[in-house]
Amino acid sequence: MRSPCCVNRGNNNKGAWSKEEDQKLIDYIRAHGRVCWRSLPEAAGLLRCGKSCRLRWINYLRPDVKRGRFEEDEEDLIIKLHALLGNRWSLIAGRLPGRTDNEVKNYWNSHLRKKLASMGIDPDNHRVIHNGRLHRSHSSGNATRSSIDDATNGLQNNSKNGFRDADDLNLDLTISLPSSQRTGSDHLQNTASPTLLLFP
DNA sequence: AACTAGCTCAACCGCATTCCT
DNA sequence: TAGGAATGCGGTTGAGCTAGT
Repeated sequence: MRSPCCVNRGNNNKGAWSKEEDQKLIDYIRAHGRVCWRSLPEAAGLLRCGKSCRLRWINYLRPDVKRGRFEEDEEDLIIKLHALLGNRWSLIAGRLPGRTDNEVKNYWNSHLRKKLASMGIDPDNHRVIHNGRLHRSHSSGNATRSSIDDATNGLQNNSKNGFRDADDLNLDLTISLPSSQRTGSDHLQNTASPTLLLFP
């Protein structure tokens, strides 16, 4: 098997980041840009592994990261995108400017799962439960580009109405490109606007 | 005031994927 | 083309906070 990406040197810090560590990371990235995460800690004078630095930067230190509670329209969008994409948090976060995958994932697990459950919707598969019967509202994990755009556009339209039952989206859900047909530049998980096949 | 249970979210871990030689 | 290195992703953990008793 592969060796772990971060060799534990024995003196690596773990746990919460201090202000000094944050500042070192910010200063280094401002001065040098995002270079090699693996070599960054040593170059920046941090006793952290590269993965830890990357996570800290992406989730909390990036200048464009949006902090604070989720708006109602953001909640609505997350629910719709989760119904379309499943637990592909980075893809979902890519549709929410300034939000990170970790933040969306945490918010889903701590708030939205309960919210859906209280509405009689299974948060895992987005099926609506009526009189003990399950009704599929979305095909979790399968999505068209237009479906995702529909959900994203709803950000402007639905905030007044709150969450609507997913059934009324009337979406046509179909599988995306297989991974073997993807290239590095259009890799589904790395783009805010994923490339997906449309099946009319 | 002290204790406990539940909740939130920052951070870690292991695996998958992509990149590079 | 193969294999190792680097990066990214999603699941999980646990420390700290808050509400309830």
